[in-house]
Amino acid sequence: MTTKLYLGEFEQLVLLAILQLRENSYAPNISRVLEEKAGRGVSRGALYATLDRLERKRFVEWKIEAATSRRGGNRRRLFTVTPKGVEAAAVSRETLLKLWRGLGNMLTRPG
Amino acid sequence: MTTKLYLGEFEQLVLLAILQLRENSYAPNISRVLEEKAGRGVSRGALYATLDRLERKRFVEWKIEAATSRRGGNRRRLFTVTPKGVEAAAVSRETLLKLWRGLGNMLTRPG
DNA sequence: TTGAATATGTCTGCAATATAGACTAGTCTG
DNA sequence: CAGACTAGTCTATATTGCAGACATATTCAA
Repeated sequence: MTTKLYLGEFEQLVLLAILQLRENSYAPNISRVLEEKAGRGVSRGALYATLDRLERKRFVEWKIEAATSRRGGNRRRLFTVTPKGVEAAAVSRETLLKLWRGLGNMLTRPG
Repeated sequence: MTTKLYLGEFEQLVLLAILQLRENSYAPNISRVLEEKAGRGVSRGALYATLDRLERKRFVEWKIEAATSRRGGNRRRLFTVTPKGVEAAAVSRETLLKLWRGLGNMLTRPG
């Protein structure tokens, strides 16, 4: 299995959300970004399953955060995108840009 | 089932390829566009399955082309994207543009 | 007029991805 | 300690992605 390079639809959004969050990339924050920037509610299960898949493909990795004194909860899993993950996101972006080119304002909506 | 509006990864590429092709949107041409612009080889089966799914979701529709005198083959199925399909592609595009914003040149590759 | 060559579309089954929801488990505050 | 709060795990199912064998239609050359 030579790990195909391209990302599923949701995988891509999750990867980009992690890049956006930089230092603060743990699941609940990723969920918030998805909600706010992609208007997309997502369950815990869905998100963690996707994160685990991204990890298996070596597109992301994570470490447990150092102990802090916040309200509660398990130790957070802090995610970062690997170079391979960045590459995949870049490839996807280029493909889409290429396919959008020449469509004029067909895809521009009011608002 | 309120037909969720967003597109799977491959569905999106297929939809955009159809938009690119305008009048000439039948499966083998779609396949060629995918090959050339997305660097993505795809089998007949995979493509038709996706086209059928897009149709069930009312993102595309098709009609049989008028008889012509070309080499051989069945009558072609000519696809067009419905307004709903265009909307879905536009929403997806805006979401991605929003998530790419703020990532600087992180996703720009040499070449 | 038949059969190669060519072009297109169909069917079926399996693999990968997307998704929800119940469950587990830490860590504060009172 | 109990309750509130936050984070992560597990399991099961639906949807999407994918290949390859198969069927069908048309033209051309013999």
